[in-house]
Amino acid sequence: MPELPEVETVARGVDARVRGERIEHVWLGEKPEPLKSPAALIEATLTGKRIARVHRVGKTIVVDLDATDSEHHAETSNHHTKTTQKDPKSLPKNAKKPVKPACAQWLIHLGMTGRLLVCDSAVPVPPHTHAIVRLNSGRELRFVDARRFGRLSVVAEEGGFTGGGREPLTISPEDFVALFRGRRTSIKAALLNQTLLHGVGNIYADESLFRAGIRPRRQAARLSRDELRRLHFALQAVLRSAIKQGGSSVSDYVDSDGVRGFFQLEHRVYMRTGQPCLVCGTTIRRVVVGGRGTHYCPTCQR
DNA sequence: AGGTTGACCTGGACGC
DNA sequence: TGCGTCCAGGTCAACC
Repeated sequence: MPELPEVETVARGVDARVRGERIEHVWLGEKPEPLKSPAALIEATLTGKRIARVHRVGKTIVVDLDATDSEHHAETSNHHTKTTQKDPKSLPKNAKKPVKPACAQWLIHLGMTGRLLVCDSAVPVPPHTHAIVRLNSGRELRFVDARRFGRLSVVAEEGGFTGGGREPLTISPEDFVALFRGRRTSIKAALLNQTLLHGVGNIYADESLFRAGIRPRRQAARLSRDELRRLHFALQAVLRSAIKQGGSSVSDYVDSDGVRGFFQLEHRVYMRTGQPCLVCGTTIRRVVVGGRGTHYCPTCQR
């Protein structure tokens, strides 16, 4: 379901509601697919930690975890003991300062139908709930995902999780142009490639290509510098506008507060197959590009 | 290596 | 009402 604007909306909503809370208990469901890290590791990493911040990297929701004061000491000495016993190489005896362990992060990818809800523990647990995190306020953070394309994991990377690709909202026009140099695939497939740009999905690929006047099947490498600059501008404008409106809700998107986004009212081509183009009246077409349903106006996009 | 395709899941919409 | 078919905003692994 969610692309960058939807994930951003959820992350902001959840951050406002749970920042600073302590995680008291973690329950994980039986289905294995949603867990990318071992269940025991997720439980051990989350339990007792304070939620420092909830934010977004690409389409991934990132929960920064802090050790609480009392446990921080216990953990540090634990870590130290284990390290010196089991793996002396990683911490040389004569090192003056132990390397500060990277802060743990909880990663949540919503897949297609995933939802992250903050609610009172008295609220009935809906079907397809795969994780329940109890907070010290008594409320719960719940991960619900019917289709089970979503993924939960924990990481402790040096410098924090950064994802693979570049961030579309902050990349410069020059770097954006350079990303597609030599790419023989279609511009649509290139926009969806998360190792180039992260966060762009099917809706915003189609909508930004329409606003830039570029046909989705054009080969990325053959677009002019000017066309790519137009696409850069259109993509950022579309993403910002969608974030402002709380994202799109084509099927079952609901943000952390249970409020639907409104950007779908602004879709100009996405899911408008057979309807007249809002600019020129030409019938909107649907084709398949890179295995994805792709919507465009044959007159406005060249 | 870059590019393409199909598999992974469930549920909703649509046609008969 | 019920059944079959198709479609879905995302990733991966496996192939070319």
